[in-house]
Parts: sequence; C-alpha cells; structure tokens
Amino acid sequence: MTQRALSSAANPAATRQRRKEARPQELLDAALDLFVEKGFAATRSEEVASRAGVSKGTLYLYYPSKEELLKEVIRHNVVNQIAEGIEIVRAFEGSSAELLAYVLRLWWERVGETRASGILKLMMSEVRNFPEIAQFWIDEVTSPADRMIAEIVQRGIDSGEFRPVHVGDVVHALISPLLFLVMNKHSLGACVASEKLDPRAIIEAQIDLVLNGLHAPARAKPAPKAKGARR
Amino acid sequence: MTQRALSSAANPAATRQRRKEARPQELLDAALDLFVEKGFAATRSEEVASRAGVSKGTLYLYYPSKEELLKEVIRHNVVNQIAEGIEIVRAFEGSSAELLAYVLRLWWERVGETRASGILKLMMSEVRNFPEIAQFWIDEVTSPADRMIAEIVQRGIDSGEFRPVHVGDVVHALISPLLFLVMNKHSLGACVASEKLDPRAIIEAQIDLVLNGLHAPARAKPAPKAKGARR
DNA sequence: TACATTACTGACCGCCCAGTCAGTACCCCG
DNA sequence: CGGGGTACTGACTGGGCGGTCAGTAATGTA
Repeated sequence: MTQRALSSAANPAATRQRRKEARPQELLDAALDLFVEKGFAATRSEEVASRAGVSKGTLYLYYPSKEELLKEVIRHNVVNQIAEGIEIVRAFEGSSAELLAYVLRLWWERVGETRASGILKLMMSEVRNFPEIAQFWIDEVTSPADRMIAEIVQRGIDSGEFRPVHVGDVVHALISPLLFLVMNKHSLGACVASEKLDPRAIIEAQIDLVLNGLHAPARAKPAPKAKGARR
Repeated sequence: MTQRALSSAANPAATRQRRKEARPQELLDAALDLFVEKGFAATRSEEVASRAGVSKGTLYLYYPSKEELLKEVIRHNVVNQIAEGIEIVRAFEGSSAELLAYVLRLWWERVGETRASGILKLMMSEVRNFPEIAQFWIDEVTSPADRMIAEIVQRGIDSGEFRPVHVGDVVHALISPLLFLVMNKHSLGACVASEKLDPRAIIEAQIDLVLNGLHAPARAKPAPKAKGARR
C-alpha cells in the first residue's frame, strides 16, 4: 500500500503519474502515520503530501482542508472495523470465558497490531480540539464496543459461570490493558527500545487473571452475595 | 484587552504587578493546563502567558523557549510525586493484597484526581517529538513505579498469599486501568458529559477483580478471603 | 501527429506566531 | 519625595505554513 509512495519519494527521476483512484487512500495512510507520530498540529500538510508521493497542491485536490483530512482519516479507519468485529463475535459459540478470551485476542490481531491502532492514540491526543469528532467516536466506536463486551459478561453471570460482578466495571478492566498496550506502542514504546512490551504475553496474562477473578466459586450455582452492587 | 482578568491570582486591578517569586509556578500551571487541553504545538505561547496573567514577554523572561517550558512543566510536576509515593508505600504494614489496594487508591487520590494527571496525557501525546524526555520519563517515573508494584506482587507470591503468576504482567494489569481513567479524563471525558466515568468505582472493581484473580487456591495457609474492599 | 481533457505541480500569498527589545512603571531605599 | 534598579510590557519581525491557482504534462481520442 505504501510501496508506491515510498518508491516515488525515493526514485529521483520519477515521472509525474496520474492515478486518481489510488491517491485518496495513499494520502489517508500517510496522514494517519504522521498525525499519530507527530500530532495533528505539528504535522505540515506538505509532509503528508510528500510521504504520499504527491505535491501539496494535489492533497488539496482531494481534501478541502487539513482538518477535513483528519476527520476523513478517522472515519475511514473506523467504519469497517467495528461492525465487522461485532458480527464475528455474534457468530461465536462457546462459554463466556472462551468468548472473552477470543475477543481480546481477536482485537489485538485486527486492531492492536495494525496501523488502525494509531487511530486510538490520535483520538486521545486530539479530540479536545475537535468536539464534533468526540460524539462520532462515542456513537460509532466506544458505545458499540462496550455494549458488546458487556453482553458477554452479563451472559456469563446469568449462566452462573461468573460471579455477579458489576458489568460496566469489568468491561473497563478488560478493555484498559488493550488501550494501555496501544498507547505504549505509539508513545514511549516508539521512542525507547527498552520500553517495548510483549503484547501477546500481557494479553494472555490479563485473560488468565480476569477469568480467575470472574470465576464463580465452584460449589453452588447461584453466587453467594451481591458484592458488586454499587451506585 | 482583558488578559489580566484571566489571572489565577485574580486581582482585577489593572495595575501591573511585580511578583518575581510567583511567576514561574503560575506559568507552569497555565502551561500544563493548556498543553494537556490543546496539545503542545497547538498552544500559543501568548495564551500561556495570558492565562498566567502576564504578557508574552514575561514568559520569555522566565523560560528561554516554548520547548524548554514544556520540559520544565514535566520535570517540575514529576519530581515530587514519585519518591514521596514510594516512601509512603514502604512504610505500609499489612498483607500484600491490602497494600496493592492501598497503592491504587493512594495513586488515584494523589495523581489521578489532581492536575498532575495531565502530565500523563501530555507524555503520551508528545514524547515522540521529544525523545530526550522519553528517557527521563522512564528513568524517573515508569521504572521506579513498575519496580515498586512488582515488589509488592512478588512478596505476595513468596508468602503464598498469591498464586505464582508472572509478576511483570500483573503489574501491567494493575496499572492499565489507572492510565485508562486518566486518559479518559483528559480526552473523551473532557468533551462529552455522557462519557464521564466513576473512577473510584472502577478502581474498587479492579481491586476486587485482580485480588480475586491473584488469590492462591485456599488449600494451605492463607486466611479466608479478605474481600473488605470498602472505604 | 494534433488536439482536448484533466490530474498534477509548485511558486506564491497572507496570516500567524515564536521570540526580541526598547521602553514603561512599579517598588524600594535614601 | 525623587531616583535607580528591575520586573514587566507589547509592538515588531522574520520565518513558516495552510491554502490557491495559473500553468504543465500525462493520457485518451481520432
């Protein structure tokens, strides 16, 4: 996907090319990388163009402003992921514990390890300057995702597989290490080699730990008490 | 026109004041708030000055450049916190489980709830543009903190209170929800009221969950569950 | 080969902002 | 009360960057 951009940037005598179809995607890719790495405000639009192998003028042929480019980067990288993931999960058959483990691993494979993970850092860093994006993000990403995890946990409680914890809080406990890994990958981990973590291992440990913490005492089916009650 | 009205020290008098001693701190506070809110690159130095109740020229009397101001903001807000926290923890007497719970609550109280939490977001967002800061941060913050938590967990394992998990991974499981809360507080949570979380509740849930996940099988020595997670 | 179409270029414009410095006014000391 | 030291100001500058557009060259057509 970025080969073309890299080659034309590296190739000194590259002749000018007309590739109307490929430009938007290449520009989005370049913009995502740079916005994640340097931040939106610190990235010059000419850099984006240059990394995509075009001139600044061409960038503005496809996107009316730098800000609109940012929004398109976010929209474009989010849209496909979510619904697709939810569908995969719905099709899963097995215990709630297995499903939770499956979801975490799947998410890391499909998001954490890919360039899409950069979107998360981008959001964290920049939302406050673009409030409209915040609402979009909640509606399209966090709410659906939270709801999906919550359903799994709730099902586990109902079936007696898990003890009756507060569902919302467990959702956060499950999600936060994934975000932690992503943030690390795009901040400290990208600066200092010694800070590189082993994501797979951490995720497996988290699965192990939380499933142990959720597991209902093995004796009776209904769990002993409503410890999770709050609010 | 109304620069002075924004002053935190809040004397509406239009007369210019000479307060050499107080300026540096006020400038650092203003800078921290704005850098966290808008990002380093997107914050104009005149805004910082104005929020601190001085003119831009005064800012440059105390800090030689915007970048140096950023570094000073980070240094200043980090130095005190760490060593102090470690000392408090060393003085604690009690089971490892109690100590872990204590540390999480203490951290939230001393960092998560205070303006110091903004430093975390600032780091995540900006380190990649300031590699020197990354090393400083690791040496002064993440390494000591990780080591401290790891020691507690290790002690718990040695004493048979916890099952023999991989220490490093558990440290991440413990830390990540705190970071999650902080990042939320300074990004989505600061934009959309509906995204506001209940940090205390989430921390209590995390404590409950992880301690359950860590708990060694009850066969041999440890006393029955110490689940009294209440304040 | 000649022409029409249009994807692409890059020099240019005007605004914005980090950083400066000659001047201002506060405060203290006599 | 006057005068000197200095904390503070804000107009100014120089460079940089978002955004534009007249021009250029690649491609399609005949």
